[in-house]
Amino acid sequence: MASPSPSQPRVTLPAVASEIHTAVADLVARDGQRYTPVRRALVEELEDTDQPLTIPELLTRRPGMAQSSAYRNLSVLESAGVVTRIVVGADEHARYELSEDLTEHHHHHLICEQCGTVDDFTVPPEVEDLVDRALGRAARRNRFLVTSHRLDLVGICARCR
Amino acid sequence: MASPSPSQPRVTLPAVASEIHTAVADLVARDGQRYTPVRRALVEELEDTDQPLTIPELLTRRPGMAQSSAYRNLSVLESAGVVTRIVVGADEHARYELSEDLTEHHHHHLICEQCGTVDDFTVPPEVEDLVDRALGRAARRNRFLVTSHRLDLVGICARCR
DNA sequence: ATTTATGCAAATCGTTTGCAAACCT
DNA sequence: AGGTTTGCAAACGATTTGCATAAAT
Repeated sequence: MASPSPSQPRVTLPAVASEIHTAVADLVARDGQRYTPVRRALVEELEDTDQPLTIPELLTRRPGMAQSSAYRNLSVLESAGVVTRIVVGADEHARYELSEDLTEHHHHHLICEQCGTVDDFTVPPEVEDLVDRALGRAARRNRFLVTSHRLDLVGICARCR
Repeated sequence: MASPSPSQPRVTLPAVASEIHTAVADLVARDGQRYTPVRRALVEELEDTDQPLTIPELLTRRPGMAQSSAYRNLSVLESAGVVTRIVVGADEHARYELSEDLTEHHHHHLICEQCGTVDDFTVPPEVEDLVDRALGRAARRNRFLVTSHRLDLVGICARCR
């Protein structure tokens, strides 16, 4: 996922490797919480992958971690704005990824209905802008206060075809 | 049937009242299933509302219906392409609405994170086309076979503001 | 008569929570 | 010490399923 930056990382971006932990620590502190080892481990795992992960997947990668700790701390991280929870189906495991605020990478999801994995994709900024404006108008027309939007594709991924 | 209903329905809509049942019966039969009273009742309730409903909501409207029948038959109706299931959050009830093929009304959702209700909205056809093309390109680039897309807004609805 | 649908109650499964021990400051 | 986090096991809640009865073909 991470496109190799040609030279210097832009200083304005908060999201480069270990810098993420600083930003996360800040977000967590701002929420009156601590950045504990379990929370750090969760963030590290989410940082190391390019797809949103389920809790079972996270537990596989961190064999020592208790299931309840994963649930509890992902919930803390979510309300601190560190991670985003993605709900695909009612019966499947939810998935978590680092929030767009941290990664500075606005994207959407390719949801595979066969294997359940979720991949990221982006659309050109012009499309994104047009969609945003259209959604803004629709929201205004409905007196709806927008928190976020989701634009996902559901289908069969390359690996499952 | 032929006599005008007390409250005038809009004549321009392709899918009017009883016509839906014919179409549903067809879809259900095509799937090798029967159009039973419970299934008909579910379709009638979904026809009578403008928002996707949860199973508890449906059961309230049809006090005689068994919960398991609602779950089982909505699942049948879903795989016959009659209804669409909308999953909002992992812990909330899923919601059901008549499929767009039946209503001929392509739309998106305003999901209220406060009260959980879901309303429909539409965007102009030009936007819809542009989004479709952009999504098509993104899918092709990822060798992803698209089944459907979802473009929803999450936030606070007019009633909850 | 055979197949399919229904209703009830029990089972399933992702997720949450109570509680006691471990941790941090 | 005082408050928080952790791990375990039990609880929860939406959804599914086994089974016996009712309905449809």
